[in-house]
Amino acid sequence: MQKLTAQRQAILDVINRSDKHWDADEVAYALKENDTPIGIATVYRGLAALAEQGLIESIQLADKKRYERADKKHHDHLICTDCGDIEEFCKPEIEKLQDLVASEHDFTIQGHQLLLFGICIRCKGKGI
Amino acid sequence: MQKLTAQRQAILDVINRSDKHWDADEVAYALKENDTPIGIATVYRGLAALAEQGLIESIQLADKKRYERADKKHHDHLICTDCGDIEEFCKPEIEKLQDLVASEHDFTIQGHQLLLFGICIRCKGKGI
DNA sequence: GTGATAATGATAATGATTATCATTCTGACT
DNA sequence: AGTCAGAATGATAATCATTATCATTATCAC
Repeated sequence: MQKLTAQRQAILDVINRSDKHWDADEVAYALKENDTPIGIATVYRGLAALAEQGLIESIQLADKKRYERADKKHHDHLICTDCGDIEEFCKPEIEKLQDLVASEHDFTIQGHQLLLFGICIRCKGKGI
Repeated sequence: MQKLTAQRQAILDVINRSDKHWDADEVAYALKENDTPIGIATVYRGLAALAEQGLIESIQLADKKRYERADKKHHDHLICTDCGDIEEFCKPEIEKLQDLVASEHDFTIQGHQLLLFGICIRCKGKGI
């Protein structure tokens, strides 16, 4: 029932073009630059639909949702509280421990979100 | 410079009275019940101030912030996507791995947020 | 090619949170 | 006690991401 329309294809193309973590406004802006402007409500709906179909990944930050390409292996995120930059990491041992925790609590795990906050190496330098 | 005023003391008392994870509205409602009604803006500021002073803990969920007592040992949260219930868990091995990840990325870690989403044991039963 | 179903886009509405601003409180110091 | 500066308060407006509404248009199955 979910359709992959021209607009959603355009959104998907934008997101697949880079490793960025996009928010809705950034996607809308990129689409305008691209001469395929799409209404902001449609961008929101398109992002939600694409994420539901697994064609893109979503991460929920404190204030907003961001979306990224889905054709990467699973990872979590390091977020610099200074510059806002988002790095990715992968630590399967953590996932295993999460599954253990869930089973200890008779909890059927559906997903997780792990964010590490701190100062990235670039901002550490510039601080002084 | 941050002051622990009567209003903030009242907010703190409400939160310390239970193991709940409170949002601002719930705190405001409890204060009204308590015959110490406080303006909603003041509740928000009070919660932020108390969290900054370490007198309460805050957790950032998708849509809103929630606050809980600070006099417990560190833990993370299991969130039932059906009933919204929040359980707590403690797994120091995960924290250690997080520190390891951070150091691998030359990242000075300041904090983290780990949420596990799924179905709690109660909702599993009632679903059939 | 005709319905049924879904998508679009402009705009209004929502909901949590923050900003504004006039007023009041607090604590330190005369 | 009196004064002054810095905070806090509370009512309300503003903000910002997101969702709802609704009339219109596109899409797909038959």
